[in-house]
Amino acid sequence: MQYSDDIIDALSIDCVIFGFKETQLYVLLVKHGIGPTLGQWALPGSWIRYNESIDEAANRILSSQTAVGNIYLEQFKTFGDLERFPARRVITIAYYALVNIENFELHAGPTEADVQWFKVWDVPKMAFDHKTIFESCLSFLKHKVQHEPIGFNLLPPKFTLLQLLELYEAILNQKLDKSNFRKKFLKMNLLVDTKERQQDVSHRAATLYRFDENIYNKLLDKGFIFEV
Amino acid sequence: MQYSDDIIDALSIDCVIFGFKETQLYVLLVKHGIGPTLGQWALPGSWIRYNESIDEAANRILSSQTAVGNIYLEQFKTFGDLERFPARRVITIAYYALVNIENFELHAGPTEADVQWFKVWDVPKMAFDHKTIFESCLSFLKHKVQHEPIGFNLLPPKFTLLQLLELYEAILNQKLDKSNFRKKFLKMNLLVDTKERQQDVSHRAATLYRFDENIYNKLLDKGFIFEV
DNA sequence: TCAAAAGTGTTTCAAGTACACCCATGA
DNA sequence: TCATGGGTGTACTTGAAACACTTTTGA
Repeated sequence: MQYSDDIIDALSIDCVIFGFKETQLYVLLVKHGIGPTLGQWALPGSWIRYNESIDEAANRILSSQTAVGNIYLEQFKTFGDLERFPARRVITIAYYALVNIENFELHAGPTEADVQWFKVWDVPKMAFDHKTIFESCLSFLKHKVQHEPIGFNLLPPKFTLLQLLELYEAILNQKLDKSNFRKKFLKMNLLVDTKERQQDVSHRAATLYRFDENIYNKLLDKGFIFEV
Repeated sequence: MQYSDDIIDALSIDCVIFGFKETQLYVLLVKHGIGPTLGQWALPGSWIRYNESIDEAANRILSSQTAVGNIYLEQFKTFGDLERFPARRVITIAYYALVNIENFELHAGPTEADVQWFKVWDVPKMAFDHKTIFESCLSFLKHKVQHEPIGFNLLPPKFTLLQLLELYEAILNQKLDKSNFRKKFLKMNLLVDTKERQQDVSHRAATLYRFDENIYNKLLDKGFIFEV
């Protein structure tokens, strides 16, 4: 963390970044390299500058601390309890995003000692109220995923239906019926058959699909419902 | 608006308060009585003090400016674009609530020239980006009402199914089928028959229902779905 | 006896659930 | 030929949608 004149001193941003790999859901944490929380794990986060919007700040902060950049961060909730930051009064705006782990190489920023993905069901102790923020965001995600088909960013550009199913199972932490999941998703016409197949698998090769953003946006406008 | 040492100067709160009366949905606005926005309508809002949580601040501000107090305000979204507040950089946390208009007598606070309910489909010009905040909140409400049965605060403690229907029609701005709406709501077991009837109506008296908060909370835990 | 709203019933169709079963492929 | 996951089909049940109909009440 750095203190400087051009930041708003009572206001910070923290990012909850979810990633997915091999049936497991992960969250991105940094280990603080300076300051009173030295050595503690925490959500990537820092101060907002006077000359940037909060959306811009979220991206800058995440990118500088973890090298995960140029992603779509969505605002989640603002946390403003009196005791949440012990040193002084700080209100924090939480952002979240879903990313494909394999698209990013992690690099700790100048004030971070380490950056790592942690399985969401097995996270370490975190600084400040970051555990609360994380848990609140995870249950928000669980809820959200049941109402709109999100999470395509967590997968490779071309993916199989089983991968998608496993992603949903990871987020919801529960088993789903393969056949019905398949039908439900295909009926939405959100997935496009790439006409390609899996390679080098020791079983029948699955069709690779990609996610169609145009169709997704049209559905969003209409305010669609999606139940897993 | 008041400037003082004990407030966080880059951060404010604005409240979108919805009310309902006779098939119409309203929003609560104040007319500024001092400062550069003198005479303009705006959402009730002001600065956050160092010694209060943001939830407390929201309640204090709303109450002092409009006399609408002791209600459940829920955080909605934080707005932080660079140009949203012309004088200097201010980020605002928007809260919203649904209240029964008849439970409150409006009183303008010391810095407000007026307080009034406006029909949501016919609001005046507003200061800053308050129109954007309001519209964003209204569409959020529309979406929310379709997924969970909210809005009971907007009605009297005992209400008829037609009143509830009209509330939903007001929020969604669309006609709904009486019979199906009835069936859907009753099946949820969320409404309790008070065994009382409407009085002095020139037609068959309707059953008065009340909303059961315990049942509602149980349903919330399970993460229920509700479609209008 | 009429208007107005309360309240019930019915038919149709879409969609969710559970689960059995066949297919393709490499080891 | 077996294990593994891919993919299809079906029977059952629930629930949404549309709408006609009966009931109650005061004017």
